[in-house]
Amino acid sequence: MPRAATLSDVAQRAGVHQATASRALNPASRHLVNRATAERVLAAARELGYVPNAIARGLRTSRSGTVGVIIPDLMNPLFPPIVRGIEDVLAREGYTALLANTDNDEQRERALFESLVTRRVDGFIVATARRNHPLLDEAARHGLNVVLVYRGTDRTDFCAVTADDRLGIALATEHLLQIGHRRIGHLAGPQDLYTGSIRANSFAETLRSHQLSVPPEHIVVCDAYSETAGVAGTRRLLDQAPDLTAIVAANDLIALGACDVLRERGLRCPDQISVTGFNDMPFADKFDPPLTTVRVPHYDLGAEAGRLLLDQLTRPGPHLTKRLSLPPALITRGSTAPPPQ
Amino acid sequence: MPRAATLSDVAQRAGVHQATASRALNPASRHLVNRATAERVLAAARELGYVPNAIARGLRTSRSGTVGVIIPDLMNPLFPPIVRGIEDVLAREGYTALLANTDNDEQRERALFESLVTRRVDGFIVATARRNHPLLDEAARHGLNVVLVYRGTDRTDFCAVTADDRLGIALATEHLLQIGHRRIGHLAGPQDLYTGSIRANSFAETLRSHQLSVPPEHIVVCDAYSETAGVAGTRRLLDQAPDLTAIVAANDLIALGACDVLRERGLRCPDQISVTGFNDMPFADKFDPPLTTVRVPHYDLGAEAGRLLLDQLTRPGPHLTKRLSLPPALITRGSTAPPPQ
DNA sequence: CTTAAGTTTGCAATCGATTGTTGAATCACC
DNA sequence: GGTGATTCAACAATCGATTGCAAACTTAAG
Repeated sequence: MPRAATLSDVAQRAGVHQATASRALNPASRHLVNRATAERVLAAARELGYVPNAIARGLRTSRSGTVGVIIPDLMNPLFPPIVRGIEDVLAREGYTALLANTDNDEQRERALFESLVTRRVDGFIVATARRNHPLLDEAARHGLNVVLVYRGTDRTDFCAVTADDRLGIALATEHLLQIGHRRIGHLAGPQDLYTGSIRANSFAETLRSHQLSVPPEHIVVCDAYSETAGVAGTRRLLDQAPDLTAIVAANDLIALGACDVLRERGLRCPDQISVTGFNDMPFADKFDPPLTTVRVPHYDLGAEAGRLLLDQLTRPGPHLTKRLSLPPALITRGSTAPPPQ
Repeated sequence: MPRAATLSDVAQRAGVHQATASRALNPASRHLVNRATAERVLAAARELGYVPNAIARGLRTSRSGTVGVIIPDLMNPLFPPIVRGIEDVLAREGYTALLANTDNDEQRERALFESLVTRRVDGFIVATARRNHPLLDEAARHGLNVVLVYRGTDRTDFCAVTADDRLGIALATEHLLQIGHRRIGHLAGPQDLYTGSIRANSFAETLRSHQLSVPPEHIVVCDAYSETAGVAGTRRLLDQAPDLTAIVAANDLIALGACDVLRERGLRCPDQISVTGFNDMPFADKFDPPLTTVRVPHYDLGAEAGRLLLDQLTRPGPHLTKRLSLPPALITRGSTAPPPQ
């Protein structure tokens, strides 16, 4: 197996200096070399099957052409579309994403972050933000390029692309109000997450704006955005507020957990209790019952985050911290119905 | 913003030559340097917040510490677990995965492959294999490290980790036979894929081994492993064989498409027609009806593929081409029942 | 005190590209 | 033919690590 051809192999074959070969091969600097020469170089490269070495280039230019993407867990159905959105946009500009799953473990996140810094990624797209996040503070101090996606922070000096969670929960809650519910509970997400806190706030606000009180026992905070956390939360919620006719869950997985508990307690959904989710995860329409939920344009969230980061990377100098919010939409399905009687 | 500390910054601060610093920092060569000196170097590195530059190291060692992972589409729920399995194993050894989504497009695949070669990945894990696959032939010719996952090829000289698809379909088919079905159809996957062809073969074999004939109109080949392809295939199947009492689908998405068509035609599943899937995709238990399917250990498939590749990368010289097959399991749920009457 | 073996460290080349600077060649024009 | 402008290509430094080899030093044995 002959080792891969290098730039000077190409130069040699074309009878030029490697500097000339380099300029000929790079479209941006090709105009610096004679047309005929350039073509000779291109031909030589083709004949040798030359593949440029991104590592060598990266060392010289100190740009790796890679981006670190930090998510909690790829197996959470929420994230694949976001990741695809990011990758599609980045790939178009020749960038590659390096994926890191933190599993919500701070240790792990630190280690992965370090490994991405070692690899000299040109920037980060972060979907694991907590409302305040030491690692992000550190990244900001070091002047790294960071774009937040899906989850925001309390700091407002990061570029971010999020869904309008406030509007989303308002849509779900008003839908329930409109079909006649008055005793509505909320299964909130973790309150150290922006999404968890903003959704809970929006839920309460919406009720109040309809002159309804929000008794504390109608809100239960779940430990995580997971089905099992949803199960635990729902048990607690139903124990302390058995007369609810509807539940607004902070996301689809929690809603799924709620449905499990309803089934376990012999409560029919939506006949006796309605449930709404959030995210419109893939196949939410296939569930039993099909889940009424709030659709979030995950792919676009990712794509826009990618674009924002590319912007930072290609435009030199300091940049505005853009904060983009994308609109959600209520998807009405079978898990909501007017209250009994 | 001071630029990041380099190895010679560390060396300078510790009062040693950068070669010494390099050896002190690398656990594998630390024994070559005096204990006290090594500690001075470590301390200096810590104080400066030194982060090694993987790009420079990669250039020198011609190993990037990255692996290309080629999949059709991350949004297909089948692949996230595989990818996580791969990543978890690789990360433990300091490797990073570069993900590429081909969308089953040969052009795209070629471009992505090239970009991974440019980045000098140390090896490939490929989940997009077709039964014969020019790109893979080429990779083999160039002596690249390749491990196949989930889908095999006709060539048997690649390392591969697959599920025992033959057994899986046999389990599903025998389950239907056992509960009394005799007129069973098969919605096959694309026949240029190993999975598609082996599953179809296994279906027919299983019936024949029970002395049942397999009329050609009982088998329809779908264009893709997707819900829409499943819809189209099912329409065709039911048109040409209206008396079926059960359908073995080549995967869950096709099965989902089948359920759609049954609903559309007013056929109740499982009362009138039973359906089985393949993969046990996430939330298949939540569907309406809950899907009887064949569980494949996707995460382990990925993890084992990662291990196999690491083996190739760390063990020098030529290696055996191991082919690993993992056992599937039948998961009986609500989409199968004895035939009517 | 000499010699040999064993430790520890420094020197310098190297990986494969990019790019600022210099120098040669070409050309036009007076 | 001389001058200046312009085009093109070569030279050589550089990015930040790793590593074979040589040199210096320590230690032990004779």
